[in-house]
Amino acid sequence: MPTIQDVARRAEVSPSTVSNVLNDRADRMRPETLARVQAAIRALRFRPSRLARQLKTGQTPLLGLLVPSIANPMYGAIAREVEAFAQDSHGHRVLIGSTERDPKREAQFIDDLLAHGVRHVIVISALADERHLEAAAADGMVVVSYDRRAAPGRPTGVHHVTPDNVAAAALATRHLIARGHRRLAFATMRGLTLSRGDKIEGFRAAAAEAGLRSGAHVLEAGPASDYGDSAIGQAARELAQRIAKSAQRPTGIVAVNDLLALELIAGLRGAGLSVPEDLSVVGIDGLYLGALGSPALTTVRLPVREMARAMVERAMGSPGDEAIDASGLVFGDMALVERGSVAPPPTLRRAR
Amino acid sequence: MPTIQDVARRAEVSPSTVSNVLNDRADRMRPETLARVQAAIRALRFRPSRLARQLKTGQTPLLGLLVPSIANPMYGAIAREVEAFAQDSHGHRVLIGSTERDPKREAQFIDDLLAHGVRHVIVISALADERHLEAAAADGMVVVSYDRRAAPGRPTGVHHVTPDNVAAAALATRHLIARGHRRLAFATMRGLTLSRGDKIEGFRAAAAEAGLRSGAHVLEAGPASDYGDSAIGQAARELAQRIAKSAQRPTGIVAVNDLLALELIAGLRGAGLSVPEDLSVVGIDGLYLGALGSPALTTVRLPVREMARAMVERAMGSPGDEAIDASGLVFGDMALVERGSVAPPPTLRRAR
DNA sequence: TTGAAAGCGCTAACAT
DNA sequence: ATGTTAGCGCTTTCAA
Repeated sequence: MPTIQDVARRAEVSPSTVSNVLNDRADRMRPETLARVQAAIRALRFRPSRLARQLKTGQTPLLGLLVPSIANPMYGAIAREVEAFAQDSHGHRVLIGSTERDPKREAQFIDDLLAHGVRHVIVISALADERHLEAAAADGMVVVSYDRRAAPGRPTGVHHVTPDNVAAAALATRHLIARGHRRLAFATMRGLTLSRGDKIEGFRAAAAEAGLRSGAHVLEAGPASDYGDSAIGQAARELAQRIAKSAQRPTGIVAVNDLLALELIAGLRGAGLSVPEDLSVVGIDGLYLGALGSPALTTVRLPVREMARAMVERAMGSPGDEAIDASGLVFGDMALVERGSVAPPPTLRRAR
Repeated sequence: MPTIQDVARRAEVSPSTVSNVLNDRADRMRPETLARVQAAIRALRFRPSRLARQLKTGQTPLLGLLVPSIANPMYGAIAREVEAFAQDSHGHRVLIGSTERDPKREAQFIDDLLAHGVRHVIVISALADERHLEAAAADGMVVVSYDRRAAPGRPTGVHHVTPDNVAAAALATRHLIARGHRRLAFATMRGLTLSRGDKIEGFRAAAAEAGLRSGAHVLEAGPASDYGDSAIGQAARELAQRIAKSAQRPTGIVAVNDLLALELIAGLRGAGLSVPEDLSVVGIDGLYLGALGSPALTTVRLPVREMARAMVERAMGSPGDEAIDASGLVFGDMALVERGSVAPPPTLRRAR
């Protein structure tokens, strides 16, 4: 690979002049000089080494993206938007890391980013504790954390971008209620994301609003922690069994996310129950894939693109940028996507 | 961030000694010196800058991964395995790029990798032409191309790792035939991956083997080129319509991949046909998500992990490594996963 | 066993 | 308008 020196020699100028050309400072040189340099660059197929540039400027045009698993379609969808926006609007490439929900891998990733000189990172963490993120922020990283609220009061240097999970779950719940459901359940995995708490809150609030306090239960399954995506299937089957056998079976179920909703529908079918005839299921996420199943999944679509854009914007800010520092951004703009997994409860339909 | 100089000063040694510690050359120093240096490293929370190291060594512990779209679950699955293996076995992080099937984005990505000093890349390309990859290989990159066969004869410096697509499609086709199907179709998108041709070949060969030459058709839909993932849905609907309306409707369908299979089942349902009662569908890929739908998708599972591992291994070789140079690796180890989308054709069932 | 010094490819004062 | 120079943080001969 040719260097800036090679170009300078060939164009019979100094390296600084070449550097000026590279950095859009062509105004301070004669057009013919510019032409000579450009010709040399093309002739040698010279490509400035970002490495060297970075060492000098301390800036790497790289954005770290930490996800629990890139094989999970929701994170894939987010990654796609993040990548497109980082690239198109900021010229940054994305360094991705799947943690498989392992705290060690997560810490290791942040460490590596620091060592690589990456100063911008978007984190979708499975960890309750954010101190490792605060530490990274203290080390000069701009950290954006997804799907959790900013801790009130105490500024931490970590930005927060999240959907309004309370609203999302409430929207899903109200939809079931509007269709006539009175016995509701919220299905979730144990120890999943933190946002689970907010979703439960939204579920309960919407139920209470309709006077269904006693008919709204939260169902949890799965390992206490540390699970892969296959654990979702197992948990869903367990939940489905429990639901099928329960005395006062719920007729409307809100699932913590689309993947669980899809698995739940499959599990329920395995238990002899069909959706939406015997019971209705609503997901949260708005995955494209939810439309494919039978029934197609009714769900709450989160504003993925908007959130991704906001995360990149914040991540690109300077460290310690007080204007937006430690800001919490909550996206409430979500829509219920009606597909096929919700119908009136059996009791109502028989009454007709 | 502290530098190696800071550490040297604090430990009262020279930078070279610190460097020796960092590079596992502790043997050539007194234990107490080692201890002092290590103490200083810890005290300052020193992390050597890979940037600086790279500039010196010319090596970046980064692996480029180019995919059509990271939001596509098949590529997500591959990315997961590639990332895990690159990290755990080679200490390389993954720089990911979605091209959205745009040749410009693809070229741009390769360019950026070069500029970043990345010398290893795995490419899942949508482009028929591999000359841009050969050019990159000529520039010193180790390029591994997925899902296409090595061009015979002419060595190009580009490695090839691919499933045996002929075998995969043949396996799917034979499964339908074994279940009694006699009118078959292969459903695909126009201008999708190159491997499509191999799959069609496998489909035709298996049909011919069973004497079904006249009952085996290839059905194509979709835009000629340049489409996003949403185009798959549209194409599937079009295919489903065509299938539903055809005079001699096929009873067994092999889809070019799981996503199309899933969409096709949904589209067929929309056209009033149910799977597997009216017709059977087999996918190719083995996506975890295929198990969720109703019916669960019967499919040919590709050895994703093994292929990912092979790609990383090859990508990590030195440029021009003749031992494996321009090698083509074809994975024939695949299995039919029977789920619920295949049944005997209606004619046979009625006969019982 | 340790240190001094040169240099990887580039940028940015500061000359000229 | 262009060139000289001094690093960025590290590795690596070569010396001591």
